[in-house]
Amino acid sequence: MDAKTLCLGVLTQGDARGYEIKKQLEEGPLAHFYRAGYGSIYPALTGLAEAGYVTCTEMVQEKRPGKKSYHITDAGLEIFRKALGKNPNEDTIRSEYLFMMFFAHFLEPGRAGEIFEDYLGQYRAIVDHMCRADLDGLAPGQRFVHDFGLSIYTAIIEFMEKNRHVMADTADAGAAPTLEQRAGAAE
Amino acid sequence: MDAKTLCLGVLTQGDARGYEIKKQLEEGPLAHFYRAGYGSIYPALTGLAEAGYVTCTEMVQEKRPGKKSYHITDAGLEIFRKALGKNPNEDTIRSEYLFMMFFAHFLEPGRAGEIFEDYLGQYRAIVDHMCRADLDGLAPGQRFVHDFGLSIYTAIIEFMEKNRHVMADTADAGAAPTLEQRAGAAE
DNA sequence: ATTGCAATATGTCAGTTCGATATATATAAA
DNA sequence: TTTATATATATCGAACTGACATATTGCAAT
Repeated sequence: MDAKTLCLGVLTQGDARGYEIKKQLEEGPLAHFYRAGYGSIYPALTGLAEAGYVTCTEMVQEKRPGKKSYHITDAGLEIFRKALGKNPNEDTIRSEYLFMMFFAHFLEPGRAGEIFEDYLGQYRAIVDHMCRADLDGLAPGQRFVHDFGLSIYTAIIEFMEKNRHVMADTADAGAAPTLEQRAGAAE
Repeated sequence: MDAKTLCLGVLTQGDARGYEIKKQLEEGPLAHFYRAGYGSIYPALTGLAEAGYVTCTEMVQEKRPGKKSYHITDAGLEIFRKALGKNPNEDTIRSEYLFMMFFAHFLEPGRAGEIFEDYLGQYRAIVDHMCRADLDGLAPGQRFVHDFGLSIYTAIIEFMEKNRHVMADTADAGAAPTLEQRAGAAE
């Protein structure tokens, strides 16, 4: 799955410019399952326009590149469908957080706990954001992907809260337990 | 986190050659959280050896490159610790499966269900494999990462089994429900 | 008012990584 | 015996990442 297919997919949802495509990949229902940087998106859009898979409406401005709105063509829709016909590759996950926790015994005292709380906070923020998402008008598959994410990220938070004690190392051993730790111990 | 740090991490667990590092990343406790291809690993090892962060023992053979066993040095351990001191980047997940399900309304009838079952089968195989893993001698952080994975992948399977009906589209609507579907409906 | 900050917006580029390919041996199975 | 699979190192073009450069707009605080 290359950046071109990704862009075409977003454009089936409506016209957009490069910046908006990136934003949708960060905040929209596909967020956290796929990502691309400007270095992939802008060249992909240029290539798609050259090949006739999208059309580009530019508001010309002096001194700097004009704002460009992209629209998918019938040919674009066709190759998008074709791309979806191929077998998907396996999921790839890259977690530097888990890598660090794996090597927690090499970390300075207290650092593992810090990383743990930071990591947990991130997933809490993601779940928070997903709960507030507007699900009206989503196709069943889109709803499925959203619910999939919400369900799995919730499982991550639950697992981490239950296993916080594992990563709370020597530096925190003498400290007073947090509210969450006390609540966990009472179970 | 680049391929060099990744290799150093694996080498803290014991001497290894390039091929073994890749295997550990596919089958070991870090599997499914980090990956690298030969195109990253072999150049990384060469660079680490040149910089003095690893030593290389080569069994010279005629006609082809000799087998090379890599060993981490004190200097290597030092920069590995240093690399762990940096703040980790956010997790990245790339799922072509979920991308396709998101655009299920563009797929041919029956294809979404196919992809769904394929995806579920993959996670079942991963959980199967993880359940059989030998956990003796793992450091707490390593155990945490293993349990994290097992817990989350199990949650994925549960979610998918509960929501199978969403992705079983028109092509299967008239067909007899599978055993699993009947079991799900009986809940 | 104006200063500063964040968001909007497009693009480039060096360095890295990915996926496919080439090559060769050892070993277990058919 | 032939075949297939696992072991093992390595390269290469295409693709991607992350950081940087640049410029406007709107908005809040001083």
